[in-house]
Amino acid sequence: MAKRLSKDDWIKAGFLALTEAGPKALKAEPLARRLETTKGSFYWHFDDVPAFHTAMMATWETRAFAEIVTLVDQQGTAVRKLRELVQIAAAGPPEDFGGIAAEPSIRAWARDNTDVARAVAQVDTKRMAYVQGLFEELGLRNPELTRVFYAAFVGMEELSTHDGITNGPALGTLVDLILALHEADG
Amino acid sequence: MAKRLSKDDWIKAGFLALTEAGPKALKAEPLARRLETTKGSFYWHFDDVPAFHTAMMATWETRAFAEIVTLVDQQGTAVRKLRELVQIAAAGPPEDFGGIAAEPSIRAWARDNTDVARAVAQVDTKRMAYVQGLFEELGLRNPELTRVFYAAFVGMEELSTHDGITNGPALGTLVDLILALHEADG
DNA sequence: CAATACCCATACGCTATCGTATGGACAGGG
DNA sequence: CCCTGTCCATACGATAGCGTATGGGTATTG
Repeated sequence: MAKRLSKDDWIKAGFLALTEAGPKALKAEPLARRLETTKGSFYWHFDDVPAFHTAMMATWETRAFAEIVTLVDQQGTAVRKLRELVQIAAAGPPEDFGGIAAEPSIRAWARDNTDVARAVAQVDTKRMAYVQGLFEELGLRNPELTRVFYAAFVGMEELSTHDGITNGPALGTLVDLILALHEADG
Repeated sequence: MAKRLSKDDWIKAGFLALTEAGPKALKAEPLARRLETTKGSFYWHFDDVPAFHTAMMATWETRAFAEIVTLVDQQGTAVRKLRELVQIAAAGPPEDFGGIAAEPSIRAWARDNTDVARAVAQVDTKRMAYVQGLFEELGLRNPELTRVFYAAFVGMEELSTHDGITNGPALGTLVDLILALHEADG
């Protein structure tokens, strides 16, 4: 017999399935096939499919904000924090959580699941508030800049899953553009 | 009895369903319920569900590039073209085709349908090439700028479907940023 | 005012997934 | 060694959607 599975094994497999096959793969029996087990295991660990989805979202919400902020805030200056943030953003989550394709897949999932949509909206809000804070430290007061910056990040995640291009250079260019503004205005 | 339906009626309903309920709504019977008819009509107009999907994508591909370029190219200078492009982008497609939420929904759909993914990739490539052309007219040679600009657009479409904010101002700020670069460098 | 082409309704068998129920496998503690 | 708790396999009825087949309406044309 294969090894026993934990709740986290199912959740991790969920993110992989999500990035590889889309939200339609997030069901008990398809997931069980992936893990080479049966849905008996699934329904042992989770009450039902919505409960599994909720567990996935809870996992993502902390990974997607708290963990990143902890890392970024170890840098001293706002400029260094911004550079660090862009580094982390360009890399994306670990491969076994879906890698760079994870977030676009979650956003896709949000389109047919209201709970996911709410979670994504919350993460977006918190992230933009954080970026806004960094920009204010730099003396950049135009709030549209935050939207430009964050939207560019979101868009690049999406694009790179189609064209395979890494986003480091483009994100770097964007930061340069903004920091130039900082030196000029601020 | 209600009126007879055309192929285009089904396609239009498809885009509405896609934006409101996600890709899972793009099936014969759920769509028929929306249109208050039966799948008899669906299978009259389309061979099967994949054929319907193909028809939807064909419609989108021309709307998403050729029609826009035609409009934009009526402007005289590259700067005016860029401003016009941003205007059109901020507005999005007509409401009965899903409005501003249409494209994010299509991108979401692309995650569990290979054909859609290919179509999206093609549209992205063509659009970026067009923007690249505009930027070159402006003497901006850094190709990363194209990715920054287009990614910001893609990201804002996604964001505005969650927070409801209109993208005109932020896109305007971005163009200002880039045109400032143009005056400095170019 | 037929006749024909066009469009839709309904019923059928098929498949996938759901959630439940029940029992088996296996490990550790008494 | 057996007993209890943990985890998985399997079988079941229920539901939703697929694509087909067939027949009934409605419009258009001669």
